[in-house]
Amino acid sequence: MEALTKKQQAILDYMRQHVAELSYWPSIRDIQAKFRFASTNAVFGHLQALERKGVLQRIPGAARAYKIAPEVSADLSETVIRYEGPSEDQIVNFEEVKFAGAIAAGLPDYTESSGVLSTMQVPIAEGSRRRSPQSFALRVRGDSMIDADINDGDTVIIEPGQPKHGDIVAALIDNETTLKRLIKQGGKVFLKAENKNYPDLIPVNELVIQGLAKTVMRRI
Amino acid sequence: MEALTKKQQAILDYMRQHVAELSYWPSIRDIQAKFRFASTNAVFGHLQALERKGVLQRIPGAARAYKIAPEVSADLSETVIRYEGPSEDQIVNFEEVKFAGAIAAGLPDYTESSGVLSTMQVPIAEGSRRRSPQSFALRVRGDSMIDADINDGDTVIIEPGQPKHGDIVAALIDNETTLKRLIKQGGKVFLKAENKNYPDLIPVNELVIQGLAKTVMRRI
DNA sequence: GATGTTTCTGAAAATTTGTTCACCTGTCAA
DNA sequence: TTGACAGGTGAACAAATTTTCAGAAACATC
Repeated sequence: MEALTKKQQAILDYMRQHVAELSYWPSIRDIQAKFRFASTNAVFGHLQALERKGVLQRIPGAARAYKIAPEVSADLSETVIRYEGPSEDQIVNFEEVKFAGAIAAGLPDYTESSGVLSTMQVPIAEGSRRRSPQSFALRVRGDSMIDADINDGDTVIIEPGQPKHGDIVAALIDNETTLKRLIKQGGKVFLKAENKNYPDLIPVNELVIQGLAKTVMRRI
Repeated sequence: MEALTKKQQAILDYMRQHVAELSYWPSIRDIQAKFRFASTNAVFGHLQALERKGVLQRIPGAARAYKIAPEVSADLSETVIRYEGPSEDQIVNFEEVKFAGAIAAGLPDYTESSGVLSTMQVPIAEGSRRRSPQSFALRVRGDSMIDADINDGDTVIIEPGQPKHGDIVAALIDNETTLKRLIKQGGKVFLKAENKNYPDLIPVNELVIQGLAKTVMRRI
């Protein structure tokens, strides 16, 4: 893999940041403005180089259309212990998940560039459909779901989707997000905390949902 | 929230799918071709409607540039479900972790472009040092660690580091990676499976370690 | 059946954007 | 010194893309 020059790396980083924040790619002129080039051709040349080096794929003729390669870096440190990487059958396929940040009342403030903080990539579970690009990550506080093995300090990945009976959802209660299991019973909808010490079922008429909890991450 | 018509929903879904698969937005003409409209203006009208209804934001004049609201699903019985994004105090900071793929004998082949399958970003635990760039992710097979609450199908993030007594490590045994707890006892080193049905302690003389398991990800 | 709304056609205009061409400038090795 | 090369300027061109305008067809509503 041919190494990137400083400017090429900077442009690549800018493109990553742009698509992570705004959700669409920058045009050549956007990049030109960012780096104060006097000519679009300066950017054009760099993009060609990035493509030649295999870290970027352009779609010829299409505007603001790229596919980007994952980051690759070099150095390894020497240690007392010998390390080996994972073998091929241990590979998990990953996909990207958007990670939303500052939110105004109501819908996430997609008009502000601060609306999306960064992106993360999470594993694709076998047989599961692709994750929506609107997924995001939340830190869990409290013990309302300990019986479902979701504990304080865990991180859950929230995805949009049609909530079904039994799903664990991120719901707004008293303007605060809580993780609850959704229960449909006799045509009515309840939220249930998976903790024996908490009241059984919370009836809800208007449900404000951030999404469905599909993945839990725990720090050992 | 005004409801979407069937076609509007279909177009929104197509846009979601397109950006999820190709990583860039479709142009109006792409949508036109997909739905076999005879005029671009048909699409244009629908996009206007989608924007008016608040599920899509267009960037005027810019090609293939949109911001999209999370999926808004319709009714769940009579309950009104509304979606909101995460609030600011729920934000978790993320950092990037390399995800190694095809491996030659020995160390992960970071020199080959095929050596790194993709990257993922995982949460920074409070108070923890930054993760090394040599970290990678593994799919867990088997039940050797169920008593440590690491189950078949989980994904663990492996990081390099000096293994201490009690750490959970990814170790090579008979040329196969296994997750074990590291035990130091009487100057000797053992590997212990966290499963009551498995033999107590495995003595090891030469230890080949892939890294330390620091994070577990579970699919709900 | 009249009426208003939504959806679509067809064509054209305006704008954005990628791409190309000619040429300049410094760096570095032969 | 010379030549190759990466990186840049400046201008122009061609293509892609959004946007606008006028009007037709479908369709539900009263």
